[in-house]
Amino acid sequence: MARRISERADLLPVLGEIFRDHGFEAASLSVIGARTGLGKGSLYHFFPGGKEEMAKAVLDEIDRWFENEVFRPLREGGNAAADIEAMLVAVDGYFRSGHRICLVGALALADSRERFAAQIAGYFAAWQEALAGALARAGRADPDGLAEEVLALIQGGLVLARARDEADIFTRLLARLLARLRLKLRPASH
Amino acid sequence: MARRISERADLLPVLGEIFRDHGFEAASLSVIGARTGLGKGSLYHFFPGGKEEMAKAVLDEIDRWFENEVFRPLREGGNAAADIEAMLVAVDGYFRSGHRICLVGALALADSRERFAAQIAGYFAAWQEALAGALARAGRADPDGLAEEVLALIQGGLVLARARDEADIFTRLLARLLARLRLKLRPASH
DNA sequence: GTCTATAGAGTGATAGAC
DNA sequence: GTCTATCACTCTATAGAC
Repeated sequence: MARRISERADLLPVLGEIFRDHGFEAASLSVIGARTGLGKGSLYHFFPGGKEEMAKAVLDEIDRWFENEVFRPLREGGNAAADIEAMLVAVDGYFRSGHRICLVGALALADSRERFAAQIAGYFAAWQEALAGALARAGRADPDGLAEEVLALIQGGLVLARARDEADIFTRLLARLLARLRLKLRPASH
Repeated sequence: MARRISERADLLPVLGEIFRDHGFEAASLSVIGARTGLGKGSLYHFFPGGKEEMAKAVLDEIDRWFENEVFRPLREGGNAAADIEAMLVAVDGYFRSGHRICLVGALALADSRERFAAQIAGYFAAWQEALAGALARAGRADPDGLAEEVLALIQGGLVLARARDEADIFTRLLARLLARLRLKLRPASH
């Protein structure tokens, strides 16, 4: 049988996990073939540009997901405090409470960084801008600086959780962050 | 001439920069040979265990540097607030104000993580413990949680600075952190 | 016949070990 | 420098859907 109904879009989540597990360089075509169940012929059929095209497609899909689930709600939401809290919940879910790393952040530190520099920079820029807007609506001073801090905490939390093999670190950091943002947003509560 | 005054210890800083630039997997022996000026024979003379031994030696040297310059001063210092401030100054210098990434953090996110898991975890554990001790001496509540947050901010700041190719992000985050810690340490100043 | 999805032998280059 | 393994990738071939 030659046809086994594969679609390019269905491959992206699997490819994402492969790149998260191995990084770009170490994700060999044999590993990709084994985990997708596809031969080189199929892989090059869907991604004529090879590994680089695969990674770019994965980054695009990540960007699309965050745009829909995180960035746009932050921009268009009504209650800024609730929107920021919803963002933290979505982030906790996406990163599986610290068990999953951020592929974008990992690529930023890797050798292959320059190949994907535009997509990497764009992802964080969009996130920071959307979050800073919500923080501004919530009346926070220096929303850009605070948004930068929140993103750094999330990325650093993922690094620490993986480094110490202790996903709870990420959960604790998100909880602290939530408490800190809440406290300032509702100063009457204490 | 067979001898050209190379010592194993002199190679470690160069190897560190190579691994920071390329990561472990992508730092090929030919790259290492080119940048150290040594042939494969010499490299295997100094590091019979190959690349893995090189990286472990680099991690050991990093650990030694932080132990002397960061961890021990935090543990043995007198004025806790001054010690923490000195730590941030040392960290800013070590990471070249955001121009240099943290090799330990980068390895934690990479495919080769398991090979160096013990050294990676130990580095962050020692840092957090030393910092939490100083924060406790300074009278801070939840010193462990706060130390975790400081480490995450540093690591995340390095990720963001590299991702957006904007080292100033790291400098700004350190400045915010310093201000936040100072404010709480000397509540009488405002 | 044409188009799409598949499989995999075979390419040259390069890897790390020694 | 030698060695073997593996890399990303090319190419040919094939099976079914239209």
